[in-house]
Amino acid sequence: MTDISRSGCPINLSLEVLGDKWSLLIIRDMMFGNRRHFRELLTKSEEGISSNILADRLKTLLDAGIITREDDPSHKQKGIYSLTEQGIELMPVLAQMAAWGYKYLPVSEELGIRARLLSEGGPKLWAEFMDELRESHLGAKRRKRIGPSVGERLQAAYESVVNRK
Amino acid sequence: MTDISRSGCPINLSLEVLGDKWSLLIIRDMMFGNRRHFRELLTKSEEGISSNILADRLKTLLDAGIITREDDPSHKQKGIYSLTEQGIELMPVLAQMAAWGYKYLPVSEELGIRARLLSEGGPKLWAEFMDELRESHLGAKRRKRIGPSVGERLQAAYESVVNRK
DNA sequence: TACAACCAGTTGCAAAATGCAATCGGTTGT
DNA sequence: ACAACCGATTGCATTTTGCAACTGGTTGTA
Repeated sequence: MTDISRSGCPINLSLEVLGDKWSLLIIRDMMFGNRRHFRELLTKSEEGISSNILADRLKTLLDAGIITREDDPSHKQKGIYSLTEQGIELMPVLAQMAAWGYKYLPVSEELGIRARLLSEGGPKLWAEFMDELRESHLGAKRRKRIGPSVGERLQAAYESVVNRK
Repeated sequence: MTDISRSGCPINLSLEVLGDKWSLLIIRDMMFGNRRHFRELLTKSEEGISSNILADRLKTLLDAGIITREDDPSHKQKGIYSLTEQGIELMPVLAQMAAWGYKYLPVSEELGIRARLLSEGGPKLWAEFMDELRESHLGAKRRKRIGPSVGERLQAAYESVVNRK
């Protein structure tokens, strides 16, 4: 734990926590893939993270206050990882990064559809999705909504592309 | 050059290019600090990057099409690095990351002021700043503007905090 | 024209981070 | 009783990073 920072710049400080190839992917999976257990994060991600790296990053994210861990009452060994408000507010960062990647990198059609919808929806859609995350990760109450949630719409769009191919 | 990607996810692909502790800092310095030469990036950054890492990252960013390099006509050895349109469009990613860091991390007052102004200004201010970057990095023409540029305003705010302390 | 300062990198090497596969002690369902 | 599953941990090889010295060349000044 060497927490001497290189500078007090907000971008630098953010990168000292999140500046590696895995941390934001873990947050992405928790956010958009609804992965909440170690095993889910380990096996159900596209990229195939190693278990030691996953364990290490979860520890870092816990220390940084971006996620929390609580025991799963249904299974004595399972832990449930949740995003904190701080973690949920990384959504716009991921959305911007996804929009940029979608525009300039060789994104696959099925994995790009979410980025496209999120980008087209803009900050208003992001706020709606963040509210849903507050409900599922923080247990916050939400006013009744009409129709499918943003999360459901993104998932449905993804599956629709997969099934079409 | 191993360019086999772990997945076609836009966030993953972005992280494969930018997911380290230095790349986005270099872009930050080019964008907000107007650093355009190797030596400026090496010595005038807060964090103190090593010359070999800087050389390596500049190569990667060139390959990725995020920056370009051209010879400086005033000095046979100097190169001028510029952001491409693709690089300029990383502005919102940096702005969101800065806003998040400003809110949740121990940001110093003088280095946080830019993040605050940028966050308060929102997408409209970002677009204005990106237009200025197109002018200074791509040589694009801009319609006449009234008063100081966004870059100048950010710089003035920074200096005002430094002088006050 | 000598020379110091500056220029963009490169090199060698030690230390740290990453990636992989096997494994651990424990829990759960059959 | 036992196989499958659980969240990690361990050992080890490979890769990346960080540091300092250095290279070959250019520029400004005396």
